[in-house]
Amino acid sequence: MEERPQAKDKSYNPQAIEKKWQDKWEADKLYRAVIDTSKPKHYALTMLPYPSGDLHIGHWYAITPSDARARYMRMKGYNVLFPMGFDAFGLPAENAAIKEGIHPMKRTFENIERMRKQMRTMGAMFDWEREAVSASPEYYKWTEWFFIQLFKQGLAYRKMSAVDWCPNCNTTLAREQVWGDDRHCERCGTPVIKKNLDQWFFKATKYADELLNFDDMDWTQTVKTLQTNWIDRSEGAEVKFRIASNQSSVNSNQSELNTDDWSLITVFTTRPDTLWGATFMVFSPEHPLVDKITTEENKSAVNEYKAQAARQTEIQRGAVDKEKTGVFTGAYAINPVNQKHIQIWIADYVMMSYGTGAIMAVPAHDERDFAFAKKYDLPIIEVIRPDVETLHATSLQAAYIGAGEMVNSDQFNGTKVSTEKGRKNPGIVTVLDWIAAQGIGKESINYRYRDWLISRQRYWGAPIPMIHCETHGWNPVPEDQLPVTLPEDVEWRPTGESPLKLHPTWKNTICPICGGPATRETDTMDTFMCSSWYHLRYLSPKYDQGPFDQAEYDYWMPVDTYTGGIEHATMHLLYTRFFHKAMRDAGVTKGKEPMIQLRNQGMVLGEDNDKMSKSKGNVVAPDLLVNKYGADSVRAYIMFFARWEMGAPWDSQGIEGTVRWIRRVWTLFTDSVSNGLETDERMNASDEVRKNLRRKVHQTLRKVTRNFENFDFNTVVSSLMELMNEMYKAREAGAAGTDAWKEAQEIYLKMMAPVAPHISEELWTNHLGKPYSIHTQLWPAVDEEATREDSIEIPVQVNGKLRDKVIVPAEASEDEIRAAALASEAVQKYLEGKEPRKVIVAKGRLVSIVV
RNA sequence: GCCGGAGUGGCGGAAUAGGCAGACGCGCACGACUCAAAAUCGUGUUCCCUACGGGAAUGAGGGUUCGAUUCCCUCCUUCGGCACCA
Repeated sequence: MEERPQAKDKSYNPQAIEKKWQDKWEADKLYRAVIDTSKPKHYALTMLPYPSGDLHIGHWYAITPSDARARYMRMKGYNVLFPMGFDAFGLPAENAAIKEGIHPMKRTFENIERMRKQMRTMGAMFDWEREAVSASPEYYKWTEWFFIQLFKQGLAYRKMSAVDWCPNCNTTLAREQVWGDDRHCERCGTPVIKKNLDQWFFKATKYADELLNFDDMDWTQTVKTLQTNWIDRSEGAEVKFRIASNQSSVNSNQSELNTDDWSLITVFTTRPDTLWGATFMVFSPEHPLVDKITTEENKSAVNEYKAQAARQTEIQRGAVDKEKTGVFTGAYAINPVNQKHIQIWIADYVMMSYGTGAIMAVPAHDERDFAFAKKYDLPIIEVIRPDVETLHATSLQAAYIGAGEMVNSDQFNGTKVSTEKGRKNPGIVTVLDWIAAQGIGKESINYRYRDWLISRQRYWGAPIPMIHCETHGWNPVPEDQLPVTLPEDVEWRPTGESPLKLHPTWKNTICPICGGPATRETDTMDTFMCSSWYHLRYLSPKYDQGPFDQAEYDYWMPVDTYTGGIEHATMHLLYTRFFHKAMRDAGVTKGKEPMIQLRNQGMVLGEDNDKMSKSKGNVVAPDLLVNKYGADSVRAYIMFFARWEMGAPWDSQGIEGTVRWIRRVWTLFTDSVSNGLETDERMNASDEVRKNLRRKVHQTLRKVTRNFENFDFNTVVSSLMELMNEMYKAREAGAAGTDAWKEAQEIYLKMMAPVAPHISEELWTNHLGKPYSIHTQLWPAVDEEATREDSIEIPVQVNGKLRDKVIVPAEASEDEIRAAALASEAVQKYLEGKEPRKVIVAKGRLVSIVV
């Protein structure tokens, strides 16, 4: 056996113990994860941090319970991979460069080194040999490679459009990165503006339906809901309306669907059953057809309205209770179901960004259309009549959106309409099938979800590996020329253009098709591209024949347990799912999903119940806590003080509780009496004491096991505290030194090991003299026989009120329990001599007597 | 407005499957040790009452049940997401 690192120490000195074991574990490669087909694998992953420079308490809160769970799984016999790395590209490093002139590369790698050191104090089971850093060329070579694969799959495209721009970060943002009512930048909080730019997008919408499917995924309900809402699928129909303006050569053949003909305008509706009630049409002011259809006499009014709409911000325009406004274009459309001519208006309540940018307005059955029709005195035709006839009279006061039957709808009169959406609604399905047969329209699904805007006008990111040639357009950099490396000699200027564009030579290259002069793409990639595949780079971070070693992939993937904050619900967690599916179709990845199980931790707030921030002065520095109390106590408190998924405000006094627990465990194990080394009058435990101790130990083991399975870290710790209290009592009763005591000590340390890895190793190896290391021990098995109670206390209720407790043998029959309950004096008192009407015996739990 | 989470002592929180509400800890109070304090150890600690004893209580109100923190309905508060989404 190996030499034990240090002689026993009487007093608890966490700083010495923790450093000693961290060094030994590292020297022994105790946490090295290598393929071992003899064991089931478990890939435990926690979201990688951005190297901001200092580890804060939020990192501890996210990482150490995940580490404890990974350690538990290891003891359960799994071959566990628990890697760590850094999401190292991003704006803060570049902004610091602008401000202080320090190169982002230098700063980032210094920060990483600093954070690595701090992370080592956690005593986590990271396999550092698998560390991945997204800003290193060995990593971003493959980020670029993945871009090219997406391009080859037809999933990367360039488009000119009005995109969100953060004026503070000086870059575009994806839709997911614009948050809140004021539409601010997710990173810096600045309200975004719109800019028309030519940008790279990934066709994430192609996977919209697949991304809505969470079958067999053990993800938190919240994230599933957020993603579902974000994608927001809505079922309906596209319907073609012919424009009846005399300016166009109207083809009178109604059944012909000619998509190139601008005189046919498509609208999206979720209510095709209300087509007969469409009494006018509304275009978004930005709709490209507006200029073509507007008649001469309406031109000036329309142009003025368009200009006014353009001046408004998206927020002003989106204000829900704003009064509806609009102007008539002078043009008419023909309702395809009844050939009626209906007016075409423009109004800012119709958005160009949703559906087709034009709607059929059914004022009788849509609140917005109703308000608009009332204001401009447009016709309102009822086409859904409520089943209850009395409601009929109200139909002119407000739009009716409830169930009923179709009226004023020709052959469909009398068709039932429910409040269900899509094909589940009998009215909708009937009309859908009919319009499809008539060639008027077709079933259609609309999504709120948008393609992923990937271009960033910044330096510190992975270059987009594309080359533009005057004659051959955009082509990827040949794969054998990857990586396209970032030049180091760039100037930091917040110009709104990528610093790469301002570099004198970097962008000049040759066209991969013709060899002629060409230019590189100077924008870089959204850093979420880097984090969409980092779980794959961990598999083989030094591998240079591909993004990952296939053998490692086949053994470790998919990720079994993924943990992280909920703030990434519609960003990283959606991007990485899209990425996996796109790469699966490219033959790179396998399986339906990259991450099987997802758990989200909550947030640690400041003691003032506010979000922690430097400006509020309420931040908690984990380094200071570790220095003061030791990592084990900090870990234990992190797991103990809140429900992990909920989070809670920090309480600097509360930590004293787990500090005391750790110290009392130390005392319990290092006291000579505890080890049975001293003869003492207390060492004379009765059979009963020993039996009771074993019972409590195995009951606790059962509970702690379940708690680890369920990520209930707070009750893991509280159960261990409870058992410790029992062990102190058992020692008082003379249990020390008995077999039951020795078993209790062993099981106790094994249960404690995932929470407090250092002290449990020290006590296990040096005080109990057990073989190193406790972290390679197997999780103990519950002795069910030992957990069984001899006698049980049964509460007795009379008319639902607790009146007494009776003690009966555990194996007592229902009749015996009933008899014991009725024999109770207190119970008799409340019966007042009356015969009970009913006596319910819940076996082993409770007796309920009804008088 | 729509969708989702959460409401339990002074505080964080606990409660397999509908069965003793408040485990565990913080804080507080009292006691032991001490010249004293800290630390440590012990005891107590939901609220109300004429306190041996009884009553109320898990956001509010109703329902199902012998029995509800747990299941159902209505509502309130709060946090998060979405929102003139057609």
